[in-house]
Amino acid sequence: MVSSIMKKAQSEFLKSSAEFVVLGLLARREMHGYEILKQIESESRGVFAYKEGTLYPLLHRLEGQGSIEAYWEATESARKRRYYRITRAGRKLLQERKSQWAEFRAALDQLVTERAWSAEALS
Amino acid sequence: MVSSIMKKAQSEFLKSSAEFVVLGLLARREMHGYEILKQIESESRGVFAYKEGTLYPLLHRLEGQGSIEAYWEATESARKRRYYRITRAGRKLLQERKSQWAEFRAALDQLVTERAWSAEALS
DNA sequence: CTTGATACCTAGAGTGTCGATATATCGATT
DNA sequence: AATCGATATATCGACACTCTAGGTATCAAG
Repeated sequence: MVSSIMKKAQSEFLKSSAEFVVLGLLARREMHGYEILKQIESESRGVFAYKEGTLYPLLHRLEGQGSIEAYWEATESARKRRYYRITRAGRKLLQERKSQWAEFRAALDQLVTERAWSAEALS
Repeated sequence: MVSSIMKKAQSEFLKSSAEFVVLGLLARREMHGYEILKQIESESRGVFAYKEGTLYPLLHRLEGQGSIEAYWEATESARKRRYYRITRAGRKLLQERKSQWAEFRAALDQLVTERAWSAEALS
């Protein structure tokens, strides 16, 4: 049943909304960790509000796999910030996530629609 | 920062896409477990494809909390099927999930958009 | 009679996120 | 001068959702 050379993209994607969001933000400009946290919270008006315990390990993972790269801010003050920038590999991953998100979004919208359409009619 | 009397709705939601989908399907009509599984897979064209190990415990949980109710199919054959129907409480939960999904969807779309808009401009 | 689809189920592993905690800088208020 | 909240980084254990892997049984088709 169902042609579906389909991978388990949806579940993998589902668990990585933070990864997707972070890559999306860093695709605009370089940011440091805490800034990412606050930007997500304010721009989503609180709908997304990841915790430090989520973000920092995630940033380290993304850095480790080469999706982003980091450097300590060069400054005179004692305040240290670690800035992150997206890499070419990261942009590629972001594009994948975007198309997965579009698929996920469309499929979920379809499934929770009261009016049931046949799967055949969708082709 | 951010007014945000916001609950942790998004993360709770994120982890319960299966719950949302199942409630959405049962809001249309009664179905049995295996049927739900196949319906999700075919209607989403494979984007969603939960496993038995996900669905059956979920159905039991939803039944336990009163969101759905179940009965064994009355039939002459030895083949047994357990049918599920959504309750009034279940429909209420579904409505909550729907508005959470709309918020989640809008927020995520905003965050991964290249063109950054200020949070203020969104009000 | 064997195989695959149907149909139910559970136990354990994996993993993303949170809660709690720790350290330290900095500006503002007392 | 001291305190407090926001800024800024980080780690660890707990929790919850999903998957993997296994089990049992009916039924139609080859």
